[in-house]
Amino acid sequence: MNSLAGDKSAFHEGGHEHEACIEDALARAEAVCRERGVRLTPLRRRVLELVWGSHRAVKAYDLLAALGDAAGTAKPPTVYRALEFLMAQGLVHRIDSLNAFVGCPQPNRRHSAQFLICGDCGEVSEMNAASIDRAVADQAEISGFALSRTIIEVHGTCPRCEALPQTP
Amino acid sequence: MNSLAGDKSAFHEGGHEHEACIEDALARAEAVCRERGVRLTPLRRRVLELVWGSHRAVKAYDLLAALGDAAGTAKPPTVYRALEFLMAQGLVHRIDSLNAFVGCPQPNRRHSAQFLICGDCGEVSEMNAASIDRAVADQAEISGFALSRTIIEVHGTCPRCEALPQTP
DNA sequence: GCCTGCCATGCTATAGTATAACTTCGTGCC
DNA sequence: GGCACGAAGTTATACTATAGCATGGCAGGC
Repeated sequence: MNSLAGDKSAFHEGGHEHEACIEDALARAEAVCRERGVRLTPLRRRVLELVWGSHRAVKAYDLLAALGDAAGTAKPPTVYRALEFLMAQGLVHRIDSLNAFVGCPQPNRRHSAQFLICGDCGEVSEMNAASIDRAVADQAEISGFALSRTIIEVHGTCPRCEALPQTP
Repeated sequence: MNSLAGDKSAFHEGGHEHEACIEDALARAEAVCRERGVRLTPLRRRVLELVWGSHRAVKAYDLLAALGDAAGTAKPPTVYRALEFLMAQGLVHRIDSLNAFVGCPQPNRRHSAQFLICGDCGEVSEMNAASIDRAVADQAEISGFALSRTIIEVHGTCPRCEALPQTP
């Protein structure tokens, strides 16, 4: 039943101008770092650019390989340290259920995020649903639990893949 | 502000009779497996017992070490296969943000779970809050996303640890 | 009884993920 | 120059998980 049209803009159509997408993300990152007085070094910038290479979650060792392509081979701590910085600045998020990383589309404002993860195409979409936050906060309060960080990762099928003909 | 009393029974007081806790869990597991015609072998039973050794999430390699104590040393696939079985039967859950495993207190009925994870004492409490499920399902629907599995892991401080004097 | 098929387990090796600890380097400041 | 600091390089290792093949035991048919 498809009677609910729904706002499907959370996922990206095939033809979207992804170069611009990356540039925007880098520009936002530059701005955020300048404002906070922290250094978006060439290495960190490069890692962020690679993370934004797609809207899928990227594995640390894939980043490592991609970095290695350019100059001699990079070592694990290089990429993990860059990711640590980027996460601290809210520029990327870690998807725990995938051991992978994804760019944050709005690093400027504080937010708790929820992720929709398509098992077919791998695309990850970030939501910021106050209703979910509230439901979680209410339940935590009922248990007397003081929450500090909430991880919400929803696996399923995105609307684009759902519309595709099955491959049986 | 502590004006809301709240139901704190989700977390366990120090003195609770944990032996009975384990026995109950094993009894439920036996019942569930018998009913479904699957085999709770001695190895699987032992792993489940070890998982229930505390209300914390247990690491696979700690289980491995604990198994090894008894007879010669067990190998990784042994414990991972047992965990795979136990998860398939809903007897344990995986906590993705910890790479660890915790016993499920109600393996008999289908449910989607949310976990409260205390960063101080490590205790994990399972909730089954329909309100959270509903909030997530509603948001997924708005995005046109067909959900298959939802991971909710809330990190924070449990009421017991919250009440303890700080150690500065 | 005995063959057969299935499932659980054992075993070896290896893939994949992440961090500790120490060194080197460059930049800004005194 | 000398120092302090943060970033990046380097080496080694810890931790997490799975592939692939061998073994063994038990149930059911004959």
